[in-house]
Amino acid sequence: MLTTEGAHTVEHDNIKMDTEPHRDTGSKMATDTDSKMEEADMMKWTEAEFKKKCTYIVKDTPREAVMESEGLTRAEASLPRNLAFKQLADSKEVIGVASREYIPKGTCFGPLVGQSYTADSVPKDANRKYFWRIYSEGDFHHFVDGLDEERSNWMRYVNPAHSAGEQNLAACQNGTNIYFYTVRAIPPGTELLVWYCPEFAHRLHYPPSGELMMQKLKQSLLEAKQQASEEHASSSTPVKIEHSVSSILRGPTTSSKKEPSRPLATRPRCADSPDRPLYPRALYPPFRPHPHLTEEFLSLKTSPVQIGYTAIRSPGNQSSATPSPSARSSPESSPHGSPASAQPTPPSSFYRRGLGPFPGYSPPAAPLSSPFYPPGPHYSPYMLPHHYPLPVGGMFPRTYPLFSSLLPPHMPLLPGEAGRRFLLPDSSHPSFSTHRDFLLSAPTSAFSAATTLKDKAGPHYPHHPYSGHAHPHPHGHPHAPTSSSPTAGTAAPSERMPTKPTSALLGSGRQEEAMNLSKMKRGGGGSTGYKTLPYPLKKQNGKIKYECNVCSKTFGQLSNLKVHLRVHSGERPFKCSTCSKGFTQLAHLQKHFLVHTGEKPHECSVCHKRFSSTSNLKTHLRLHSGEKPYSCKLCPAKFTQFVHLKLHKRLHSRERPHKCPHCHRHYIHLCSLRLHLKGYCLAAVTSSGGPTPSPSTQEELQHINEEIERFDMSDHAERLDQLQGGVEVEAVLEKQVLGMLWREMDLKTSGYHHHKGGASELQSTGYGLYNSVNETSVIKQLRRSSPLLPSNVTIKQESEEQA
DNA sequence: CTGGGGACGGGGCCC
DNA sequence: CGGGCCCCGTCCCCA
Repeated sequence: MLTTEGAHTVEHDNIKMDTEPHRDTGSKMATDTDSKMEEADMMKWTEAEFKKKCTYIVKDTPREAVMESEGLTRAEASLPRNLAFKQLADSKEVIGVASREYIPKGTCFGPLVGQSYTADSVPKDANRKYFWRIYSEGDFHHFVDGLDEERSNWMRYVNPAHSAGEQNLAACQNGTNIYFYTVRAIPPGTELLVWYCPEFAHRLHYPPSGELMMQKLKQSLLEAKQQASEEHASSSTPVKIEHSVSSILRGPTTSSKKEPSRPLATRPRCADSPDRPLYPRALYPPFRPHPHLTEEFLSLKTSPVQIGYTAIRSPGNQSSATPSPSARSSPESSPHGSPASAQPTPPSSFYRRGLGPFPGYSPPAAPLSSPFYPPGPHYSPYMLPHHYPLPVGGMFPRTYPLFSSLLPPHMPLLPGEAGRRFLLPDSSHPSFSTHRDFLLSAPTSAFSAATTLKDKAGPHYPHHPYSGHAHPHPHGHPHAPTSSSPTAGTAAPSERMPTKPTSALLGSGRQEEAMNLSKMKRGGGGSTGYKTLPYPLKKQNGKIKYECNVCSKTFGQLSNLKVHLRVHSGERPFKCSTCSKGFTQLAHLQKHFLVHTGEKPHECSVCHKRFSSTSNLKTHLRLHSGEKPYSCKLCPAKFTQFVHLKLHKRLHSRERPHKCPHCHRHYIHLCSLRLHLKGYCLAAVTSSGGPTPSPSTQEELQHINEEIERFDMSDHAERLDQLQGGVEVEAVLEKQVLGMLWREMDLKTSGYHHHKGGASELQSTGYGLYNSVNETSVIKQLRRSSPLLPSNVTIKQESEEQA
């Protein structure tokens, strides 16, 4: 796709990105697109660029899977399958979010979910720790508050990046939503650490990186400390801080647009003041605060400084009864040992509560002395796997109860994500006597151990890295066998993240919608007629065959016939409640659901591109193998997909004004008709009173006529027509066509066999006739040898009914 | 128009 | 017998 700049977009691995024209010659770029994305300096991208170029989107686990999940908040249960929570070893408290699998650069997460507040509707006592500002046309529009874990999503738990080096997510506002984009490829087991994208940071008047923020904070704290000391010396009443963090960060020109603003300095503002500017938790100073910089001190500060330290001085305003789930990471937990981590560990009380309103950012709730935060710069050793909640070990508590009490029986949860459930056809269906719904566990990570299922029908996709696990139905219903990835059994074992929703769902914010799969209730017997149909039995080769009484197709198994009968009855008992599509088979529904989950379990071993279906992968693999099994009868064109051949064949259906008076053949060029009439019209031969051609002669005539047709399509016919070709030319042409036939017969007798003969043979033997656009002489063509097709290439014969 | 991919229908067969 | 999985084929869309 050419842009106005002349750049073009290539797509690979679901990532679209613009490339400079000179970097690509227009050839296939499948293998280097990734690297280009890798090379892309996303740290300079605008939000629009993120949105445009990052098409690999990971959606949340849908809402319905959340509500009654076992001890899970909505925020927790919303975690996409390719992520995992960092949790305290002996509690379920979430302290951060990490990747389970390789996540490509340019992946989009989100949108961030939370409660919306306008400037006026913000509760006075609101804890702003998880506030995000949404801007509209440059002006503050509203807040999204991720505080309430029942009204937010997992993104609230993502910790801030304290340095550009550790940052792997960039927060962007697209539309009125916040998204996190991966700005670098994230290996499995890496904590997600976010910072604002440059545009966002600029809008908020934040530094473009956590590092700078830290530096500024550090500086401002020092200043604040100094001033506080002075002021403490002169007064015991609260004083305004002039050199505040916010003033520093804002720079000289700003005043935070229209964000709800009562005058910042006119009254003391507590950390949770609605007026308080928002700062990410990343602001938490990693260094030990000056002894004088106590919570009390901070609480006295009027604005900027306290802003960043909200929770320090507002212990009573915590997000919930439990320590803030987001307040679980700290600069010290950063994988790369940010400058901050070199600082003395602050007292745990310093981090005890969220410091800033940056959503999802707050200091660790646990003291840093927690075993989860061993001292030292190394991160990974305690990241994975043993800190991963595992299904078997009970550390990964992502099992979900059914929501039967919340949803009607025909509104099961969607599959494919944590807590999803399917509802199989209910008892009204002739084939299903039990109303079954079942849960799918949250995605198990690549680190998780396999789980055996009590229920034999439980989902098990042993080869699938994302396999879920069935869990006993709380109500004792059996579990239907399925999983989020019905075709996962053939999934490549790659751990590359497969979860990209389709564009249909991108940014739709619809993930909270029910994505239930339900069977349509069948009305009183309307479509049940086939249940009572007799199944005619036939015996073929000693085996019983069940014959469809509609189309007479036979099936080796009655169950197959029963399924088949739905084709005729129109019955589609498996309904996707997300899009209301119905399917005749559960497997189809399961496959279909990948559309909604974005899951692509099938990976190309060559280029690692992922596909939702084996079929599509197989088609794709032809690109690597070079196989083009669909050949045009009339020209040398070959295609990897049948549909392309069909389209191509339309080219051959152009107007043919030169009609044979004896048969149905008609030609574009007169010379072709003449050639045909030189004894190759079967109808003319038989009607002329001569002997009826033998079958083999008929076949030869047929072949010759096909070759004439091919010639008619070629440029050579065009040129011959222009030459007003006389007898000589026609003679050459005839010789050529016959020569083709002779060679073909030679091939047959010399032991060369094509798979299916017919078109393929014509294809191979006639290949040299017209395929060269550069050849202008049929004589030259005649001299050319006919290249044989590679023996390993399968040529599929065109079906007769093709257009 | 060609090439590539997404989605889905349908059937075979195994468990 | 039904479910699950696999495979093939087809249509559609887009660049």
